[in-house]
Amino acid sequence: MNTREKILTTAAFLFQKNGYHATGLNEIIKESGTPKGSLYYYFPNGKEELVAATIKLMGDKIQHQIEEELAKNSDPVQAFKEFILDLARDFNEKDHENCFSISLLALETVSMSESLRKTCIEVYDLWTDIYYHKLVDSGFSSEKATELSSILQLMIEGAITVSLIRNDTTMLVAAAEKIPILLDNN
Amino acid sequence: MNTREKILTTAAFLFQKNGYHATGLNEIIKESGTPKGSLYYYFPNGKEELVAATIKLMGDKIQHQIEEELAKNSDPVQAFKEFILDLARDFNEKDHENCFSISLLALETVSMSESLRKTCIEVYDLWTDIYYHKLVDSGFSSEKATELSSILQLMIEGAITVSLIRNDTTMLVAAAEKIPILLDNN
DNA sequence: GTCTATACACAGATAGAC
DNA sequence: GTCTATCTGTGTATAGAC
Repeated sequence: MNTREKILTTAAFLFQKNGYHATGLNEIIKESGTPKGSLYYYFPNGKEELVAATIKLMGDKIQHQIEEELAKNSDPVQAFKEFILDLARDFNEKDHENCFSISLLALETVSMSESLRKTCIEVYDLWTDIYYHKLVDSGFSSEKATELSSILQLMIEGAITVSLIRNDTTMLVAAAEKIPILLDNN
Repeated sequence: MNTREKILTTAAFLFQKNGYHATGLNEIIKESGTPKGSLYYYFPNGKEELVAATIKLMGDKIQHQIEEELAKNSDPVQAFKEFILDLARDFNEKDHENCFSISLLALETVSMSESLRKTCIEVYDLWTDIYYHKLVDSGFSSEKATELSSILQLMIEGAITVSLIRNDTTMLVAAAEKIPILLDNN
C-alpha cells in the first residue's frame, strides 16, 4: 500500500466515523504514519480535496458491495431484504468499518461547500441507480423503479442512521421486513 | 427574551444547521449579541452543556409540533400523510429553520460523547412515542404500533436527511405517498 | 518524493474588573 | 449578572532541507 493509499484509507475511516470537522489532519497523518508533507504533496488543496477524494472512494467501494449483494438473489424482494439484513450483520463489526453510509459527511457538507455537497449527491445517485436497474431487470416499469429506488435509498439511509445512533441493528432488521409490502403493492 | 434564551435559540439554530464541531462559541455569542461571560455564566460546563440544552429544547419544540399536526386528522393514514407533507412545506423556509431533524447533531455525538448520544436517543424516543400513541388510539395493537412507529420514525428521518442533502422536497412527498401501503397492510 | 519545523488563525476556556 | 482581555491548545497550511 503506497503513501497516497494509506492517507486515503485512514482519512476515509476517520471522516466517516467522526465527521469532517471533528477529524484533524494531524490525526490522519499520525494514524496513517505518513508525514504531513506527503499529504500536501498528494492533495495540494488540503483538507477539502482530501475529503472529496475519500467520499468518491467510499462511494465506489460501497457501489461494488451493493452490486455484489443484490446479484445474489434474482427475486428483487429477496435480494433487497437479504441486502439489508447483510448490512445489519456487517454493522456489528468494530467501529462500523463497513458501514454503508456517508450521511454524516453529507449532512456536514450541506452547509459548508456546494461542490462537496454535489460530490455526495453523485455518490447517492450511483447507489440509487443500482437499485433502479435491479428493479427494472426484475420487470418493474421505469416509472415504478424510479420511485421505488428512491424510497429504498431513503429507508436504507434512515435505518443505518437510526442504527448508528442507537447502536442497535433492530431498525435495519425491521426495515428489511418491510421490503415485501413496499415492493409487492405495485 | 432574556440572555439565556437568546444564547439558547441562537445556538440551537447554528448547531442544527452547521453541526456541533462547525459551530464556534464565538459565532454563537456574536450572532446572539451576548458576551462570552454570560454564556459561561449560564452554561458553566461550556460547549457540551450548551449543546445538550439545545438538543432538549429542539426535542420539546418539535414534540409539540408533531402532536399538533397529528391531532388535525383522526384517521392515522391521513394524519401521518399530512404531517409529512407539512414537513415538505416548512422545508422551503429560509435556512430550514423549522426542520424536524437533529440527525447531524445525533450522528456527530455518536463518536464523541456517550451522554450526548443518550440525550439524542431520549429525544427520538419522545417523538416515536407520539407516533405510537397515535397508532394505538387509532386501533392498532400495541405490538403493531411499536413496530410501525419505529418504521415511521426511520422513514421521516431518512426523507428529511435526503431532502436536506439534495435541497429538494421530492423525497418527503414520495415518502408521504407510501404511508397508506405502510399502514394498511396490517 | 519525503520529512520536519514552524507560521498563523481561531478554538474553547478563564480571570477578574465592573 | 455583565463584560472584555487574555491564556493555552490545536487546527490548517507552508517553507525549505534532504
